[in-house]
Amino acid sequence: MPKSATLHALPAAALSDDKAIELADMFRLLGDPSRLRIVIETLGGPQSVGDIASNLGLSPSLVSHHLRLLRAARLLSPERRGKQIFYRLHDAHIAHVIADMVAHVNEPAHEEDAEQ
Amino acid sequence: MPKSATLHALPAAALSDDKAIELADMFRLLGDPSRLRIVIETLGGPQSVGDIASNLGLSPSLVSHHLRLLRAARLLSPERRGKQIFYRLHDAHIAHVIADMVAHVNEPAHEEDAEQ
DNA sequence: CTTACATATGAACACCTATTCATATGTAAG
DNA sequence: CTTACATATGAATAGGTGTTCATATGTAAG
Repeated sequence: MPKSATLHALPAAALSDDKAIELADMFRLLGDPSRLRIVIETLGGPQSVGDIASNLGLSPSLVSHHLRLLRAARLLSPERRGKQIFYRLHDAHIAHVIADMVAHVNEPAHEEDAEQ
Repeated sequence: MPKSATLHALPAAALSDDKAIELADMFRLLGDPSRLRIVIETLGGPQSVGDIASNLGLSPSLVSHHLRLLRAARLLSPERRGKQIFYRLHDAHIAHVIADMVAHVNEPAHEEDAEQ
């Protein structure tokens, strides 16, 4: 099982229901603007909870709630430094996922059917 | 602006709020198991609404509802063939996104902190 | 024009979730 | 031990959403 993510990693057929749910859970976590911005904040390197909160204009409480979900899903991992706790990307896959989606969003949009 | 999606496509800093919301919308669409399975179904090639519904064990009505959202977000695009309508991936970015996330989910999970 | 099939649409409802507020835990310093 | 700061947790609530059912639109054939 290669670690590199290519198209060949997909069976072409459907995934099992369990895998689909597990996958969907990951996407759902990135599907919230606040959480997505938190993850994007960590792309440049580890960030403390307080820094994330002030940089994004969110309450520390809200950031902490979101971080708990991102931690449980192994999207971010915590690292203690004195009183503060820094969060960083758990692995590089997430960065790739986001980069691909950014590329998709930045596409010219062939003016087929917009959002009704 | 290169079309290839690399890590360098990201400004390292935060994205604008609008972009973040637009991005999150995409992820949110893939965050539902039914919708994700629909998208995955189209990875092997164009699929008719009826085929998707029967293959996934979903009602045609539900599939159609989901397809409307996937269409509006330009994740899938429709193509009429007689009475049926086939849906296919709008571009390859989505396939990459899914492949990357599959790779992430298939990672060994370094047993740090599980889901509480 | 009918009939039959494929897909789409609209309303209604049950469920989930993001956010806020108050409070608790943990950590370092005086 | 107290104080101050950083982060986490729990409950409550408002808003969003996936699903179902009924119905409509569109398309091809008889």
